[in-house]
Amino acid sequence: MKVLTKNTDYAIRALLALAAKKGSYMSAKSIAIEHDIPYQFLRRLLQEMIRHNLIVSKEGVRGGFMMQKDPDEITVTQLIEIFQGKVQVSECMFRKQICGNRANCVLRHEIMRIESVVQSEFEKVTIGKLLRDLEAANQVNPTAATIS
Amino acid sequence: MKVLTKNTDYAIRALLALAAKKGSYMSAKSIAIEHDIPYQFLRRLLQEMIRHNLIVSKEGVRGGFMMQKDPDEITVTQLIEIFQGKVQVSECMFRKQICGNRANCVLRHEIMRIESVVQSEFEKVTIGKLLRDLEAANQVNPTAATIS
DNA sequence: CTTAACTGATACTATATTGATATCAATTAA
DNA sequence: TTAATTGATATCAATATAGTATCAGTTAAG
Ligand code: FES
Ligand code: FES
Repeated sequence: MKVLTKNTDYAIRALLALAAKKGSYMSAKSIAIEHDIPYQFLRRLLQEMIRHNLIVSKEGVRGGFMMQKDPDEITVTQLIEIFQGKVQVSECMFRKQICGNRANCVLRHEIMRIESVVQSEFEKVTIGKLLRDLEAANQVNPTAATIS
Repeated sequence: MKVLTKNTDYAIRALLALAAKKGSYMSAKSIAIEHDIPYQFLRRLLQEMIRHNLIVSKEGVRGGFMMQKDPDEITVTQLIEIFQGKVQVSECMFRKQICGNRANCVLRHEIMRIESVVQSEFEKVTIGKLLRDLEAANQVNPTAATIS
């Protein structure tokens, strides 16, 4: 069971790159090269993130993408929802005859409880937090390349 | 993002049926009909569960499947691992140049922390617990069919 | 005012995973 | 002997994931 798929993974990397270059535009090409992300694939992900107002773009020469939303406001939960759909454990595990009373179904409650736990765990992880963690790690271990 | 796939879902239902009929054999056919599970699909799941010593089978007329392992010892985490592979958030999100020190990588730590939270949440849910919850619900709401 | 570096939009292909079905041999209770 | 069953596989269909290609439109810079 793989929780994060490539698109979410790539989106996180791209956002970290943009967050590090906050205020200036960065082309899809340079992000792709820097983070080993398939170029055309990345471009689609970036456009999707524009639609969700996470980033903005500028067309033409010296154009590119720039952070729009505060990195501390972008959670992994949001990114999962954008690229993999809403986190849900199971639609409805048992057929109606068994769970006559869907609203009060204990099984359903159990499922929903887990759903909210999973969601809230991923909500704790923001792009801002990841970036700070990364920068701290690079100070401790300066031989590693920086993200920008 | 769908956490439980059909095979895990069906396996849970089948185990609940067998747990309720503890001590006697139940055919794949009757489980399939009772729980609206595609018959041949279910048979493969049952065989997989035999291989993992969760259940046992008896061949021939009046044969079938019977609970082997204590239902309280069967967790949803185990079933996810059997049918969907081990829960893992992300193999390794960033390339080596960035995470020069893989063992101490903060991002990796974050990922592993979430992995263990997800796993432990599903570990709290056992077949035994689900069955008791279900029986309790049916007492409160006796118009619903029983699981057995 | 032309050109090259860009994004916007979308169509397409390949591969893997998930979900489901089919077949036939072996076993066994009646 | 027969019908109800499991064991073991093979096959297929649908969907999701991953990646590629193309072309039109925009714009900074020479
Ligand atoms: S599991 Fe679906 S209503 Fe109870
Ligand atoms: S994310 Fe892979 S080692 Fe840090």
